[in-house]
Amino acid sequence: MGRQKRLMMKIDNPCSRHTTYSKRRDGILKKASELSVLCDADVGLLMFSPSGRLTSFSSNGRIEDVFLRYVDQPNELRGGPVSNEDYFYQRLRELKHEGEMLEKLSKYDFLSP
Amino acid sequence: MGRQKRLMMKIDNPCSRHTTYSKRRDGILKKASELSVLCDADVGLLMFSPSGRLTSFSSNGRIEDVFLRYVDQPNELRGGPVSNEDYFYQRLRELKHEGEMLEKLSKYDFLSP
DNA sequence: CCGGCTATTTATAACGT
DNA sequence: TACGTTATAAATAGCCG
Repeated sequence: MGRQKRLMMKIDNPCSRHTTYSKRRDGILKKASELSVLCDADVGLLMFSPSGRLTSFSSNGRIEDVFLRYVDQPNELRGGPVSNEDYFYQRLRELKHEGEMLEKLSKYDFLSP
Repeated sequence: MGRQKRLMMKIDNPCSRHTTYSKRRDGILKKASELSVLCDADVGLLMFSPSGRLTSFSSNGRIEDVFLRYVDQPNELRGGPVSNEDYFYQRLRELKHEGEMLEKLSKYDFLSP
């Protein structure tokens, strides 16, 4: 969302990076809260900013309890965890798609610089 | 988002609740991944569905490591955790705001049923 | 640094299949 | 039951103060 689409890579400018972190951190906190309320789900969330500052969220009591519930799960049911690697191929597909779009757009002269 | 605004309360219909859970769970997973990539943040996320099924996300290695990093934080720096209670007053304000809007809108005859 | 302001991009609610 | 579609609500990028 926003004025421009953002490439999914580390933001170079430290100032922009922190601004984006603050906004998105708040967004995810809200999403986590909404998920727990709407769906009666138990949610635990830990976020460390690039500078190491911690923000945590727990839908129900202490985050320690959510983690203990995780630890109590049989390994087969931990389902992962989902990691960034799972988004790697997704991003590759996105990039491929973007590449195709750019190629198509490049055929229109009026878009050339 | 969606065709209608959703009230922030537990969804009664179990089927709708699970559908919404699945979609929003995936949304938060994506957001968590994006936060970690864009901002080089360390993120850990645990979600238990209403039926108890676990989904977890870790931006960097095992979620256990993220949790250990949390445990290592001095109490003062754990910053919370932010809990649903922190959103209680926010929702109250939203409700108040919505009430004021409705009141204003009600003064326009063409909006009456 | 934090909060407000739009233009845009995203996420998703309600339906279909 | 999970997936696809579309209209609409939300999140947010880039700016400004």
